[in-house]
Amino acid sequence: MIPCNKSKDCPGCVSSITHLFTGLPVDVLSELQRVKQVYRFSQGEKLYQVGEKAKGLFCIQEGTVKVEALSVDGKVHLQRIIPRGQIVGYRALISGHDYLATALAKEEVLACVIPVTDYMRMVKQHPSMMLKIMNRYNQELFIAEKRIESLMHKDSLERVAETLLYFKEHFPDPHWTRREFAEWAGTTTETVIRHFGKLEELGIILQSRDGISIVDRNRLIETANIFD
Amino acid sequence: MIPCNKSKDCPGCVSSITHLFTGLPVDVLSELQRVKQVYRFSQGEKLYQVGEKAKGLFCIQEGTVKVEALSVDGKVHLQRIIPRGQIVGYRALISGHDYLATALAKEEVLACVIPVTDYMRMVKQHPSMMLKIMNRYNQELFIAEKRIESLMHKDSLERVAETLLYFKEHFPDPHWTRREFAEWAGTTTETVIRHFGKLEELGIILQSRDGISIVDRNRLIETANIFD
DNA sequence: CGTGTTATTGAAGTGTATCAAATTGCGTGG
DNA sequence: CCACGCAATTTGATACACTTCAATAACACG
Repeated sequence: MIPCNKSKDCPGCVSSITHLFTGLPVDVLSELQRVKQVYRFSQGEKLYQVGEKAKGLFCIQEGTVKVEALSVDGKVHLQRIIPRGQIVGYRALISGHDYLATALAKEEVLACVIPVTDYMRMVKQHPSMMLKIMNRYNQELFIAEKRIESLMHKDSLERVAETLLYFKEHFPDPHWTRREFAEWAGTTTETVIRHFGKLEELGIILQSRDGISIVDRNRLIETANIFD
Repeated sequence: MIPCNKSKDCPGCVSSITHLFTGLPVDVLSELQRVKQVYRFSQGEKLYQVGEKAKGLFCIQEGTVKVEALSVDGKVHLQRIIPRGQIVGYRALISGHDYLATALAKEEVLACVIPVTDYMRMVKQHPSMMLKIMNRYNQELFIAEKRIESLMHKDSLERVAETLLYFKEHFPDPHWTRREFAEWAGTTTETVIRHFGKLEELGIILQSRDGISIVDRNRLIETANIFD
């Protein structure tokens, strides 16, 4: 984690987190500009860690962030994936608790950090920001509930197909390992591999060294058992 | 769903939803008093249903509400349990979407309903209400993520033990069927029964016609694999 | 060019779902 | 108050999807 002194990166920041700060008066935006700090995280580096006190709001400029949780037996699972342009770490800020999970850079990451106090002050002064954060909560909760449903009622093939669709749609750029697919789908690396093989045999997907391509999207949706 | 005309029920309402409306000026509370409506729902009756437009904010005065989701294959699962004193239906209001799940009365339920427009107006005017709703989101998300973790890494015995602890702590009053335990734990009725049997043999719980009592709480926590 | 991670395949073991059937319990209406 | 029907509970047997363990191959990286 090294501070980014390149001034050219900083003006870009406000624009990329537009969905949260849009509609705010210019003086607030310039205040934001003043208080925020820009950091660069190398691959695998942690933005924050379980148990730490909330540092601030992270706005991801470049790269992808994985939020992981550790179970009792040491198994990790992917809790959330944050692509460029999104924010992360807002929950600990709102609740006032320590971080419940660990956020780490999947690739080289460039992130703006808004300090806790500034963030809370601005949020309280601007109800529109709160509404946007609540919408984010809604999305998050929606995803979580879909996952619960899948884990309860779907078999591993359906979940793997689902995961593939989800990753392809929302995070197509980075390379995902079979283990990461497994950590999202709630299964093992081996099972993911076998199911990918099955899907390839059926002509639904195509595996190559630089990634997986979806050949027959409709049939993939069908095997994932998604209807809405 | 029949309107409740008993005036004695209505003043009690404001107090029971204190955690959301506390700290508001008296004129707002009296406005709330004016706009809200009180309804009585009999057992099994639906407060709202998947796909319907948001009706308003439900404040549960008496009874317990189950929020259920229907999977593609027709299996239901318990998404959320709302005890007396809590609110339900806030997500559809915030997001503006239709209901994603169905809320039904597990027992006779008495609920206040605050109409959509009044609710949104009040929320926007009072940031403290928003912060409280966000805290609610936080709790909800926390529970959902714990469930995901359990479904991924724990076996059915651990999940059943967990569910028993969760129900006993948060919703001890109503009678829960083995099927409801299963719908929360993500397993089948038969498996719940067998595990309860196992736990009883071990002297950890005691089953009787009017419910299950926890004999050795520590060992139950241990078998549930909970450490924090 | 080694070293660690990722991918792959195989074989074995088992936890759970599923199906079926019997029993109990409970509410409803005659 | 009893009889009926329906839901909840229970127990057993069977099947199989998936995890687990192990060993090899392919690859990336310094």
